[in-house]
Amino acid sequence: MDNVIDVLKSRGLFEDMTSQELYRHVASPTVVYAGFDPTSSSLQVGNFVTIMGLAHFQRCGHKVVALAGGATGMIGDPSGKESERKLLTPDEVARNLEGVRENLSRFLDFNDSRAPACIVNNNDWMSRFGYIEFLRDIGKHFRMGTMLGKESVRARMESDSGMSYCEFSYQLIQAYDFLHLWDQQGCRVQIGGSDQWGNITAGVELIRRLRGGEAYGMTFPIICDSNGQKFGKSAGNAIYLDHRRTSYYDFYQFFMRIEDVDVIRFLKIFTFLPLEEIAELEQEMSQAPEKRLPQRKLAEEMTRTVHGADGLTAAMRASEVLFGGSMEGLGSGDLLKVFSNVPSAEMPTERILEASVVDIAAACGLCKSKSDARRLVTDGGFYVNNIRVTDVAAKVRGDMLVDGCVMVLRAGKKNFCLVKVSG
RNA sequence: GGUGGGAUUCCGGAGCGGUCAAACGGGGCAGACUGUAAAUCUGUUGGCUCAGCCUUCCUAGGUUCGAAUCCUAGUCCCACCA
Repeated sequence: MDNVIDVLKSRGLFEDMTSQELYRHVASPTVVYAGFDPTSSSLQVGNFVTIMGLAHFQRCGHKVVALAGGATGMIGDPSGKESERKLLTPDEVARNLEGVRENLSRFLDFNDSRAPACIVNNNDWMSRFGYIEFLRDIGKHFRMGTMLGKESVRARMESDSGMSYCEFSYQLIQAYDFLHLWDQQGCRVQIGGSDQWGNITAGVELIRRLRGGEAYGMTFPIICDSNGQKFGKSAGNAIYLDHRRTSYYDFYQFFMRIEDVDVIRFLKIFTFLPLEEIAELEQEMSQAPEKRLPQRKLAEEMTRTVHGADGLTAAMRASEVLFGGSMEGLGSGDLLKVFSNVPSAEMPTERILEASVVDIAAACGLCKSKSDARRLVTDGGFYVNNIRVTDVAAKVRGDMLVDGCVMVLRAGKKNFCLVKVSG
């Protein structure tokens, strides 16, 4: 059995650990957990780093526990946030929790004979506490100096947005989670992004204080691209693991567009490809960067892992058509199939024909307003069926509809919208 | 509880009675160049029935021919003091 720490280090997934002891501790099977707060209805690719971390632990024979933060999600983790965030309503948390659980259930192996994964929800134990009881039983063991010294707290106190008591308390809850899992599941290790360091050490200390027991923490680096931007945002929009929020095609394309300088590092982090194979890809990239072999591989691996073989097929087929140049020879059937997971809109014939092209671009969601669409056309970035349209007043003509029922609108090089005629 | 400071368009941040849909920077979008790269250069960045009009500068009122700019009340935030 490989030591999971070595594996993580070799893949750029190791940042720090609370004690050197951890290395020896993971030499034999243990139990590890990582938390995911339901801040959104679906996890994002940023969370995938943590998921990979858990997966590596599991592959090395450890039991993994994924915690969906039904309770912590009600509070909001201040870590890594430069300003106070809005509280989610209980309804939103409940709804998001469902999505997060669904996401998690797809990436962990629950049938592993040695170490099946499990998902827990911290609301199950946190909701049992009354405020006074929690303060006495848990709060009593926390020192102000320590709490204030946490990076997440300090950063916020120095910013001019400050911090509420609510968020300040977050670390206690996460610390208690660790203690609870330590007791109930024999969980000895917590992992998370490096912004979780303060929360993790809070738990380690609480366990030491109350149980006098061993507990460890380990963090991954926060993944940024070469520009220092947090990984996982495209045009300000997060890339989600749920295909209803980020289509197969967009998901695939996100990885396809990773810059050369970042792609090798990301292959190590996000895939299980052997390092030798990654080294080969790197070699090939230096010979022929324009082939984008590493990007292609990364996109394929990720899409297959997250969306399965069918999702990958759909994404690749759409990509081929869209980046294949001309649309000559493609019938509506091809288009509809290929575009099934590309943003699309359906409108009645009378709504489309003779309507201005600008109007349709806005109505189908390709552009966020008509002004936006007009701007696009003026800038020369608008295409109907891959043919540039430069006249703001242009109307939709019958011959723009492939087989009389579908047309492809494009904004710039890579944003498409398929408009279908309904009825 | 006291004192002082602050809330501006995606973000940061100018503006301090008209010439403000609001300087400047970042980000975004588009174009050129490319490899669906990077770097660079250019344009653009509230909405609409677009040479015009409409809704914006925390909220609600008020003063003015006219307010993001002045007054009143309220909300939230920051700092120091208690």
